[in-house]
Formats: sequence, C-alpha cells, structure tokens
Amino acid sequence: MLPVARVAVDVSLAHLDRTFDYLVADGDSEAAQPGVRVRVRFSGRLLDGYLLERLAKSDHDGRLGFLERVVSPEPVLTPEVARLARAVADRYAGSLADVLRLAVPPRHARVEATGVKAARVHAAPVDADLADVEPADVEPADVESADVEPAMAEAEGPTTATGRLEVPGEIAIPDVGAWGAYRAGNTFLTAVRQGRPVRAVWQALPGEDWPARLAEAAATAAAGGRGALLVVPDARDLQRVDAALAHVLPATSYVTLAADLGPAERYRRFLACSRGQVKVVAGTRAAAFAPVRKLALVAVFDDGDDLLAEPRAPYPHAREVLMLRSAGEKCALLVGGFARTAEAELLVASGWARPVVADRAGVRAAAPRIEAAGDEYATGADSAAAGARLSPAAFAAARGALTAGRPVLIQVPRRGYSPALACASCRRPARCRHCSGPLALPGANRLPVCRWCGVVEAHFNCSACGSHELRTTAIGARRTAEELGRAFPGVPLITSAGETVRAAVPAEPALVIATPGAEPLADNGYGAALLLDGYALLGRADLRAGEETLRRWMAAAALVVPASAGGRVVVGADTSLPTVQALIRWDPAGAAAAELAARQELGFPPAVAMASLQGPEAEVGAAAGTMPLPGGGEVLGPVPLDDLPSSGSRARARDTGAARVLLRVPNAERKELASALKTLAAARSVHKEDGNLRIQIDPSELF
DNA sequence: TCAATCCGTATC
DNA sequence: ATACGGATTGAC
Repeated sequence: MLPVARVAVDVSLAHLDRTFDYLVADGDSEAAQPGVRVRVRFSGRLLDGYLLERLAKSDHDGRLGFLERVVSPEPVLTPEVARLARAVADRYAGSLADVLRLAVPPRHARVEATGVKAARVHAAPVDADLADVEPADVEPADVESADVEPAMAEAEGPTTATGRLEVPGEIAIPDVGAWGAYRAGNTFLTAVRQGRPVRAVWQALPGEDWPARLAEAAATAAAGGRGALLVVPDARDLQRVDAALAHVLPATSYVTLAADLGPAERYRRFLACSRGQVKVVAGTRAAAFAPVRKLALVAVFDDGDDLLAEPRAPYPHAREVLMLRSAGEKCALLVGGFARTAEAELLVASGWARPVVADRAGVRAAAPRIEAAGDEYATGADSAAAGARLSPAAFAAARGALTAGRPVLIQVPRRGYSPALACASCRRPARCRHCSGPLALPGANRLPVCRWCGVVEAHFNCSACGSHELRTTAIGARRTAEELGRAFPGVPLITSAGETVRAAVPAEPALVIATPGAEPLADNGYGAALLLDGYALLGRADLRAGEETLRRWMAAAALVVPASAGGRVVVGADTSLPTVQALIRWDPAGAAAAELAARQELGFPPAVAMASLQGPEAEVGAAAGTMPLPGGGEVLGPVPLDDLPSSGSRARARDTGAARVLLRVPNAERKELASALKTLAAARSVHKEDGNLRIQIDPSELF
C-alpha cells in the first residue's frame, strides 16, 4: 500500500526546487515513513533527500524510479518543520534544500543507534495526538496574511492547566509573578498556558532577569504538556537561559542547541528533541528550526542582534523564521529585548502583535539615572589626546559607584567601523538626495557618492540644518586600561572584549571595560555605566546605526542598579540627539516608532521590502534590467562594491569588479518580489549562469 | 551520409 | 550538475 514516496531531493538549484516521486520497494515500505532520510537516483547521480509523504499514486506522468535506500528509519524532518522550511525558502527566494541544510543537522549514525536504547529507557510515551497535525494549508508568510487572531483575551484567573497535563506531572506551573510588572504580561502567560496563539513584543525592564522570564514562559508551556522554543543571539545568552531553565524545569525536559557543540552532541540533542523526549529547546539561530513537538510558544530575545541573521543562503533571520513558525503551528510568539527593533515595532503598529511593556512608573523605578555628557565627548572624539579624558559627569558617576562598593561598566565600541560621512555642523548622517542612501567617500580627493544608488553628490546640502560641509565621523579612540587606571589608581581593571569575554564580575569595586555584547554580568548590578564614543556608534554608515546604538546602550544600562540605589549612566553623546533622548527617557517603544516613521519617510526597510543582487557588474545590471519588478518597485544602482569602503569588520577583497543593485518595493508586494527573484534564479540556474549572482531578501547589511 | 558539436531541456 | 535528444555543422 502507498507505493509512492514524495521526496525533497537535496539539490539547491532553483529550477529543481520541487518534490520528486519515487517508488518504494516492499522491503523499504515499513522504514519509508515521512521525515526519514533517503538516498535516491536523480539524473543519474545518487543524492540524499527527505521522504515527505507516502502516496497511493504519483501525479508524475513518466516512469518512476525506486528509492535507492532508506538511510535510516529515524524521522528527522517533521511535517511542521518541512512546511516551515518551505515557507522560509519562499519568503527568502531560496530553495528548500538550502533551508533544510540549516534546519536538520548532519546525521551521526552511532549517536542515532545508542540514542534508540536511551529512548526506550526513559523517553516520554509518544503523544497520541501528534498524529493529528493539521494539513499543510497554512499560509503564514507575512504580517497581513497571518490568520491567527491577534487579540489577547483579557480572561485571567486560576489555571486550568492541571486538567490538561498529558505527561506525568513533574513539570510544575512556575511562578510567573514577575511578568506582572508588564502590562498584558500575565495575560500573555495565561494565553501560553492555554495554548492560544497570541503574539507579543516585549520590552524588558532595565535590570530584568530576562532569561528567568523566558524560562518561566517556557515552563508554563511545558506544564500544559506542550513545547516551547527559545532563541537567543549567542552562546553567552544561551548559558544564562540554560541556567534559568534549570530552575524551573527538570533537566530531562529541555536541551540547549548551539553551533559549537560538535557533530555527535549536536545530533544527540537534536534527536532528543525530534523524538519528543524534551519539551523545551533553547538555542542560537539554527534552533529556530528545532523540531519541538506540540509547540505552544516560540520566543526570541534581542532580535536586533545581527547574529540572528543566518549568513548562509537564503539568509533567513531567526525572528522571521519564528514568525512563520508561530503562524504555521498556531503557537504563541514572543519577540523580546530591552530595546525594540523597527521590525518589532512594525508588528505592533500593524496590530499583528501586542506590546508587553511596563508602565512609566515601573520604568522609573527600575531604571538608573541617565545623563548625557555630549560636549565633552564631541571635542574629545576628535583628538586622541583629549579622548583619554573622562567627562566630569562620567568621572563623578564612576567614583560614586566605586565608593558605594560597586563595579563600573565602561562600554567602548569595537574597532573597525568604517568611517561614514556626516553633516559637519549637526552630525547627522549625510544622505543621498536622490534615494536617501548613505553617502561615502570612494577615495581621497573624490566626490562623495551614494552607497546605494551610486549618484555622485557634488554639492552636499544637509536636509536638517542646511550646512554644506561634510566630515568623516571619527572612530572613537578606545580608551586603554592604563588611561582609566590613571584616573582611578588602585581600582582593579577588568577587560571583556574580543577573545577574552568575561561572563560575570564580582560585586566589588572595579572598572570593567567591555565592547558591546561582551558586558559581563555584575553580581548585584553595576553602580554606573559609562557609554563612551557615542558618536562613533551613531555615525556608523549603517541603516540601523541609531537603532543599534540604542540597543547597545540599553543592554549596558540595563545592568546598572536603579536610580534609587544610586545607579547612574553617562552617555557620551549630545542630549539633543533623539537616540540619546530615548535612552534618557528609557523609551524603546517611542524610539522604535520614530525609527519606523523615519524609515517610512526615507523608504527603508522594514517600511518597504528590499532585496539585493550582488555579483559581476554586467550580470547584476542585466539581471536587474530583465527582471519584472512588481508595481511601484524601484531599482537602485548598480553600484560597484569595490569602489566603496567595506562595511563592518569583514575584509572583502575577493569581490573585485563586483557590483550590487538594490530592489525596493512596497511591503504589499514583498511576496511578488520574492517570487520574481525566485523566477530569476530559476531562469539563471537553467542556463547554468548561476553561482556568481547572490540574491538576498532583507539584506542585513545595507550600509 | 555520418559523426562531432551545440543548444535546450529534463532530472521522479 | 549531468544526461539526453534534436538540430546544426563540417568532412568525406
């Protein structure tokens, strides 16, 4: 019976991105279940693939070949993840095979074999209702078409979850009282407990123990007999979540998934998840695809961190993967962070997600006192000598904290930011008058050009203040340990940056110098934080410079004790800057709303959909010229890439002669753009001219 | 008239 | 990719 197997073959060629049917030999029939790895003969070659479903007959007219063999009876690709991978491939104009390579770790036969025994010993009984997953009729895709009702019921009240427990009741409903600090916090948790598909954007209060909050939310799902998935940017965050999960869940009921585990351990934990032995998974970006059973909740924290953007084709972002997943599996979604990204703001503004935020009183009670010391730094940033000095405010804040017996956090930007052009008088980033892209100097004694559309700007005129003068924003001189040591003799200096990242520092006086993202936790909180070289961060030639700066500032400031306990933050940038204002008021939602409005105005993502085509100049130009762009779309460029200062810290000498075009369409045409790009890729791969053209939707680096 | 070659197409 | 078929080309 059901002699046909529908297979997703491991070919990433765009024009072969569909399923193929094979016959199942009698001997393979029992093992050939949906989700197993198979080996098939495809166009003469033997290739890997996944069996997606068994069918009574094929709709293929030609003759079918037989499955070469079933690699293993282990079903590693659940129907839900298969559907998710398809949706992600479509969203990013990529192929299913590419996404599946991100979603399913390589097989490790020995682990698979030993794991079976373990599973027999203490695996939870296979849930009977796993079988009745809904048919693949969900069309999650983007914000407006998701079919889950966004409203959160106001119903509160005691839990009914005990009645729904399907596993032996060792998982207790956690105390989620701390969520009460947030408006709609309890409502959200109640919805998770009841398994309702609510969606929320959460701004953690300064000082919040966010791993604990995530763990509580996950345990709430688990107590109801369902699963949860938590995604964080890096291994350090994951360690914290791991520790927090240990407080609320038995060790056997969750795993963490990280990229650095090694093949055997990685596959072992993946199997624990796919076999339903664990209910909760926490991990870094690839974990967004983990086959957690009966999901009640997917969550991502700090979605502005660029580590959540996958660097391999088709470059999906974990937040988007989880959005698709929450729609496809009808589970709750939580997008959290201290700051709020423009993307998250769009979810709130469109009504797709609800804000889970504290009220002003709650924020005031939790936040440190934040002040700006811009002028001192404005001059200081220009001269290395002056840069070694702390502003009076920063000095006072640091001394106050040290006297109170607490450590001081000093955040310094990483080296290697590319210099951007800014207005010489008001310091706002210099923008192209044609497309609002950032201006850059392609070389000495040359005129500024737009990094997006390539138009030369001969007569700059600042749209904000009218100035005609440009300046390159200085890269902040990193204050050395010696310089700070001179300012505070006798105080221990601790550095956390690059290779040597410290997880935590003791609760005693110390100067802790850290780059963004590497800030150690202080046992009882920092007494003060000094956020140095604000202009270097704000002046970065990046679409997200403002948003990213606030994200980093808030991440550091959140580690400082509240103002009532003497906590102070001094930021080295001018008070009049909107980003500084947002930090002082601790207003992540307001900043995100302003950011989104600005991007709307300028035609930047996520207010519009963008895609980039990168490759040899001639090909890029030809591809962009022939591609049918959805109505209302624009082509920006092509711009030679090697003409421009390379962004970020990555050297990119290899792409000589390479160019890029940007395609910009209204958000309503995002899907058409994706399918047009897929068609383009398919046409190119048929004619073997593929390979040197890189297609990227929502490129993370827009400069 | 036949083979070498090119191009387009399918890959179950 | 790789394999195949049909059209095209070129030498006898």
